[in-house]
Amino acid sequence: MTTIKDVARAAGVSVSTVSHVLSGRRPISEPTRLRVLEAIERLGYRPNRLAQGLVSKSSRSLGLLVPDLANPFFGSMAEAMEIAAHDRGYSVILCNTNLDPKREADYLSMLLSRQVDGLLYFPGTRVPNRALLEAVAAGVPVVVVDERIDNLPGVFVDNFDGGRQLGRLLAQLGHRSLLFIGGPEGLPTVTDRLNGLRAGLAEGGSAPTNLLLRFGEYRASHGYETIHVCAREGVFAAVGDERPTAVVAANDMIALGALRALRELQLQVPRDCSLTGFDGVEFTAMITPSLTTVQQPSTRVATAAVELLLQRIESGENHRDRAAQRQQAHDDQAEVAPVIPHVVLPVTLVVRESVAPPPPQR
Amino acid sequence: MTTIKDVARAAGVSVSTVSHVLSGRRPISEPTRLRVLEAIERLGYRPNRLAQGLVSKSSRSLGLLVPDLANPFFGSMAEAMEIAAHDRGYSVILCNTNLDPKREADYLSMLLSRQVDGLLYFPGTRVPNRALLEAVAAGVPVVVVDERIDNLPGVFVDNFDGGRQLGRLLAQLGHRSLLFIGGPEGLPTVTDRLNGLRAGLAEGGSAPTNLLLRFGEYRASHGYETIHVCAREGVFAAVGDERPTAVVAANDMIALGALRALRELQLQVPRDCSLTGFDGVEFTAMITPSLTTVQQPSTRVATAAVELLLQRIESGENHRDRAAQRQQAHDDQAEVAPVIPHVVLPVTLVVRESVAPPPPQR
DNA sequence: TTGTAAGCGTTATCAA
DNA sequence: TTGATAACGCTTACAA
Repeated sequence: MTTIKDVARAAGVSVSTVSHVLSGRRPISEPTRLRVLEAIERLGYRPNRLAQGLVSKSSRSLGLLVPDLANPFFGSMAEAMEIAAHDRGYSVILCNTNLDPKREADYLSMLLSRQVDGLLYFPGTRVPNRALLEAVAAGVPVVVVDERIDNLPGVFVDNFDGGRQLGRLLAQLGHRSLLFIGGPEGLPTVTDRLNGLRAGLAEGGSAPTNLLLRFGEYRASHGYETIHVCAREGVFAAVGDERPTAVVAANDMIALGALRALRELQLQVPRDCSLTGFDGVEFTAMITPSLTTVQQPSTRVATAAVELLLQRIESGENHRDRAAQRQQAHDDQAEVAPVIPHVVLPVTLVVRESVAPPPPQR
Repeated sequence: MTTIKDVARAAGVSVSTVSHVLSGRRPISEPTRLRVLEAIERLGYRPNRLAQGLVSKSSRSLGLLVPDLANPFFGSMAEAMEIAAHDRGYSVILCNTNLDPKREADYLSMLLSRQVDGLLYFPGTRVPNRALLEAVAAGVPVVVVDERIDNLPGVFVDNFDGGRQLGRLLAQLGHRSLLFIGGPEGLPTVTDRLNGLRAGLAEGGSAPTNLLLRFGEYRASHGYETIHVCAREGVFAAVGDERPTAVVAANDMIALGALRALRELQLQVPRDCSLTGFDGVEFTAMITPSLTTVQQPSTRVATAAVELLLQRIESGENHRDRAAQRQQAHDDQAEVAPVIPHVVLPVTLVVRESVAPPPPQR
């Protein structure tokens, strides 16, 4: 490996000169500059970022904790975040938490060891992970993405509004009996979407006579199995207001699984039963019937998250003497309640083939 | 940040003792060990991996270059690789190449700067990237995944066989006129699948009278647009052997887009036209009609790739004095042609609803 | 405009 | 069984 020393020797200058040519932090005479540049080029020199990080106390890297990359929603998000980070000169260390708090803790510790400058965190589980809170306490800037965690900065969409728009649409179509297939019970996204749904149904003029709730994982298999379980329980055999005429899935993957199961039950969507998703991933436009869903501006969410994180990193908001700073602010009587920024982005209802008025009652 | 020095001071020992307690590289008396451990615990000490990397000359990290994380095929692969790497103590730096050789070069240079121990590389473009070859020449171990590149170690599936199985199936069903919607022209996966298809068709008893070829990106939009373009060109209006009765898409995403377009053209799959994909991602089982496809053992591919890479890394196969070693081997008369390992994994044909015999000729 | 040298947090070599 | 101390490759005072 060729080091800065080799370059210095080859160019007949000192290492600090080489360093300064590279960083531009002090003026260098043109001839020297050229000689150094030539040597760098000739030797194929590349600064060692471990060494740079050691002295600068910044690795210029971010930890990305994501629950499930096989879900294209997370895939697109991860992609957009990595690109945004790269544009700003940061690298991304990928961590697949798989909804497992132990794995999360493990990753967090590794990321701190690696001196990441910040954390992009997709919570998969309900409670903010203990290890995450420790990391925050240790002064590592964190931005929570997708879910809302009250005491941490975050970027997410207006899930309530998305639910509400779905609710209004379904109510206006005349649906009074619904099955809501949620993600993990208690997750803010799930709760907000559900509460929005309720509000929207009311606004749309129909207090639902029947709103069945199921919770589980944010996965196709959960949608699929829930429908079959419900069918076994006779939910779809009921008559009148008991029988759900619309299935509201808490995300697109669940909807995809539900769609399959409904079809296996010979229930045609939307003729016999309407179906909606949430997220607006690409395949929703492609499948048959195309899926009515709530579109998230994923790229904007992703870039906003990276922006927010870098802003916090570069403002030194993070610094280990943060506690000290806060103390000082206190002494100055200048203490303000620390503002926890929550960036909430708007969603768009996308009405497609999968919804229709309920079938005439039997 | 608490450093090894702080721990040493707190425990009343030298830094080298602390280091050795942690590494276990030399015997430590039980009392000292406990005192050190206690200090570590109490101070919340975490070794700085940048510093460790600087001296050990290994960052224990891998670069992962992937073209398109929004494609769940790559998402699952990335996930499985990251998990395998993590299990072995390596971190993964995520790089989204987006099929752009410039981006690739950029990432490669960054990864070398970061002293990654190896590279997991999904080629998106035809020619092995110049920058990649330079990295290889610089002595960084690389494993190419998914595509086959002759002079580089790789892990991929038997694409020819997958194509062949599809060909046999379609031939046996009686299809003689096909439309093949490929990925990028010239990519090994595309070529191999196509050649396999041809072989399979022949074996299945029908030399195709008509095999239309289209190439483009490995994306849903490409499948979608190709079908519409073909329709505008009258391809589906032709009669007799001219009209394709089956569409073979080079991957599942293309098939998904094609399915949508066929439906918009009022061509029902499989009644009017059969359709097949490749990869076997999750959604292929869920959509309507469910997609006949070739299933890749993605997790196995991913873990095999990581295994192979780590094996090469840890065998020192990579070492910068590789050239020197090779020279030495030469002197010893022991030179063997360097074996470039290619791990080829089997695929499975999954026959689902999207294929049927061709419609009776009009 | 340039060079010298201290120091970043580790590991590893040598002594004791 | 332990401790000094010299690297590792870089940045950055401080000097010249």
